[in-house]
Formats: sequence, C-alpha cells, structure tokens
Amino acid sequence: MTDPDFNLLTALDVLLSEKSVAGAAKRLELSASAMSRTLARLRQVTGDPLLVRAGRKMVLTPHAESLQARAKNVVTEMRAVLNASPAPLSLSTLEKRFTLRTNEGFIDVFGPALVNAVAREAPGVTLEFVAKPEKDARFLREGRVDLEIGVLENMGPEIRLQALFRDRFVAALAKNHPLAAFAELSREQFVSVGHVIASRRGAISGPVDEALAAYGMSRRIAAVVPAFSAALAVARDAELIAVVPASCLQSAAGKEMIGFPLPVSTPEITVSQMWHPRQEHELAHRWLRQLVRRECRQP
DNA sequence: ATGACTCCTGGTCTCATCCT
DNA sequence: AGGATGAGACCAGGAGTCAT
Repeated sequence: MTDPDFNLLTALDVLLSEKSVAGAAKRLELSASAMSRTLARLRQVTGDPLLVRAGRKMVLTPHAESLQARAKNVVTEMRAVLNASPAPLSLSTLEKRFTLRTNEGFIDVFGPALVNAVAREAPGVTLEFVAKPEKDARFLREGRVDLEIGVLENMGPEIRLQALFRDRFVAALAKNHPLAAFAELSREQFVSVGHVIASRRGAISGPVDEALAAYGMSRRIAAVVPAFSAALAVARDAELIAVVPASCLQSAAGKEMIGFPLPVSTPEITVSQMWHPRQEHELAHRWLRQLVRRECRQP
C-alpha cells in the first residue's frame, strides 16, 4: 500500500480556508492552474468535490467542512514535527492577538489584571475576549479561539485542561440591605427575599433550588439575567439576593455587595483554562497559559 | 560509483467556459 | 466585458532502475 502525497494536506488546508483556487494559489505562490490541478488530485484522493461553484464564488461541500479543522490540525502538527527547534520567544517584540472565550464575569474580575500583565510583558500582544453563550469545543478545534476559560463540561477528549482556581457560590446582598447586618444568613432569611439569577439559557432552577427542596423550601425568582455582573447590579438596586461565584465579588459591581455563605450545600466549581493540543508546544501560547494561571490564582 | 534512460510530478502557458 | 476557474499541451527536474 502506498501512502498518499502528504503535500496535498498543505494544499487542502489552504484551499479550504481560502475557499478559492486563485486565492490558495496566491497564498502558496503557485499558478492558478497548478492549484487547480492540485485540487483535482485532492478530489481524486478524497472522492469528494471539496469545493463547488456557487455563482462567482466557490463553497465547501459538507465533507470539506468536516475536514477543515482536522486538516488545519494535521498541518500545524506536521510543521511542529519538522521544525524541531523553533525560534526563541521574544516577548518584547511579539506581535500577536490571542482570543479568549470566557464569560463576562471572568472578564470583570480578571480582565484588568490580565491586560495589565500582558502590557508589561508583551506590549505587542492584544487580548481579545469573546462572549461564551454556550459551551462548545468547536471554537478550539477550528482554531477560532486560543483559550477557553470556564467550568469543564463535555469539551471533548482531546482538549487540554488546566485548573485555575476553585470557586463556590455565595449569596450577594447590597451593603445597605436589611439582612446585610446579620453575621450569616439562615435558610429562612435566604428564602424570605426575592432572588435574581444569572442563566445564559434562561433556566430558573439549579443546584441551590435542589438543595432547598431537600428541606421542603423554595425561593422566589424575581428576575433572570444573562450574566453574573448583571445579577449583581440588579440585586444591588432592587434589594434582591444574587447567587454568584465568590470571585465575582471582586468585580466593580461586586465590591458594593456583601457575600454570605449559602445556607444550603452546593458543589464547588473548578474554573479551568482549556486549549487545543495543536497549541500545546507553541511557545507564545505556553507563555499565555502561564500568565493566565499566574493572574488567576485563588481569588 | 556513475552515467544514461525512463517515468512521474508539478510547473507555466493558453484557451474555453461560466457567471455576474 | 471582465474576472474566476478548469483543463489540455508542453516542459523541467527529481527519483528510480539498470548497465557498465
């Protein structure tokens, strides 16, 4: 059995990302005709047209879309294997943009410290924080995100993971709330006040409600908001309780609140940073991971 | 070991076709 | 009409084979 031509992988990666024979040819410094012939060989090897006409443009077939992320990974790995001694990392001259996918609560608490640390160590680096409406490993797989930060949940077996800190939920009240004068909150006090909860998907029941149900109790949900920062702001001005991770109390909104241990038991959460294996040995990415770990020590 | 030969791969050039 | 794509013709260079 003969191996396929592995040079085709590079061409496949560029063709799928450019979605154009001419564009891929330009990027690989080939003629359009040569690129066209390469595409023909790829079609023969894969048994799929890969790129098909759609008016003046070309579009990917479903099979090509399914190959896109894998091809990119393989090419990156291949380059890493063949470049045994990468150039040393120079932080002072490093020009790079890292995309971090995380929730806004993390940005509120750790964003400023991370940005300051990056500015000190690598002034040419830009941190781009993007919203995380749902957990999905696709963004890491497809290389659209460099780091994902949050609580691990079905991210896929290949995703690399490093715990940053452990966190627990607390009941946050405005400092001028009548219950704020107490040393701790009883379960009765906890359910005597309306609650505002943060839920990306609009779910209004969680571990706290399950724990309360064990005592035959329930709380009144007065509002559901999409983010912990919004929950704190609403709780502060509407005399509600917001159940948020303790780390959120370090944010600007959180500093105006008092956090009480929950009167019911809920599991701790571990906040981790996650990345794709192709970034494992990349020096700049390794530096970023170390920086995030350092700046996110137990809040 | 070396040179001649053959085959294959991948390049350019050119032109036809398709689409806006 | 003009741009993008694809395919055929042709050429150059590398790799393998074989005789010397």
